[in-house]
Amino acid sequence: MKIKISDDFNLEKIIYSGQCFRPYYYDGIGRFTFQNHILYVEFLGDCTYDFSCSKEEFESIWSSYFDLDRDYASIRKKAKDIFLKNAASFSQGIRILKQDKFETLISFIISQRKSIPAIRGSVEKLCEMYGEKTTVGEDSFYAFPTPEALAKASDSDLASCGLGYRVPYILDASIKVASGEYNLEALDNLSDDELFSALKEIKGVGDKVANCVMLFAYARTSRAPVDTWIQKIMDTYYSGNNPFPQYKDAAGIMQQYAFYYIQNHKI
DNA sequence: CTCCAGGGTTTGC
DNA sequence: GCAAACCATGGA
Repeated sequence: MKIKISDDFNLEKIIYSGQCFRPYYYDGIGRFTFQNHILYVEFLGDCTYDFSCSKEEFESIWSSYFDLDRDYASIRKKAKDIFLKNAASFSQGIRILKQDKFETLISFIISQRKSIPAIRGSVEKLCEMYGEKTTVGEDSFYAFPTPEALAKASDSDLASCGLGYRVPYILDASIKVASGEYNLEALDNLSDDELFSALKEIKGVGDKVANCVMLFAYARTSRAPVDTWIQKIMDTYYSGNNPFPQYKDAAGIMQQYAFYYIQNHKI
């Protein structure tokens, strides 16, 4: 179905801004997955996009996945200093995806001390090894593994996905969710500070990963994760100070503009 | 070969 | 409380 989107919406920038690891852009078409759903999106010009889904699925899943109710153009213009003005302008088109909570948690535990291509490789191997093969029409893909599937995985099989020392972290997170000790959906009712603390009780989840999960799966846009690249920006352009908290609910979006910008203008 | 990657935990002071 | 050592692995 054709969807008109007048606000910022660039498929390549959304996909390759480092917030997600399974979607990809190929031959002018973006491919996204969410749980057992798959979606292709093509830009047709004139603010019009072809979504390969029904109206019902668009409204129940993809509209919130792409955060389409938020006005990014107005947020982008709130950048105050010259660095963030440049970053926001360069990154125009990025949106913060609201991704599956368990997938985001596991993916960002894996992300520590890995390059983005290496993260993508590990996540894809996990899906092929433990994900349910899902067929939609003539198309098929591997869904991200369920907590139950990962909770009973063996150390050696997980290690074969290139997870290294993170294997016990993945198991701890999966067992906590599969056992019901953690209900990731119910955690959405917590305040930012409470959710932050709850996530950090999982092994391998520190400040940065917790903030990434909050921003990319719980839509807590006031969270601005500080990784090595954001730290370099703070050291280079802000005398070591953090420029993001002042943007309050837009802090995470500004952070994502900065991250995408610096990835493409490495110092 | 060496160095680094969207960090976190453990240890020592 | 903070700083430093340590962690597996793939890619440049």
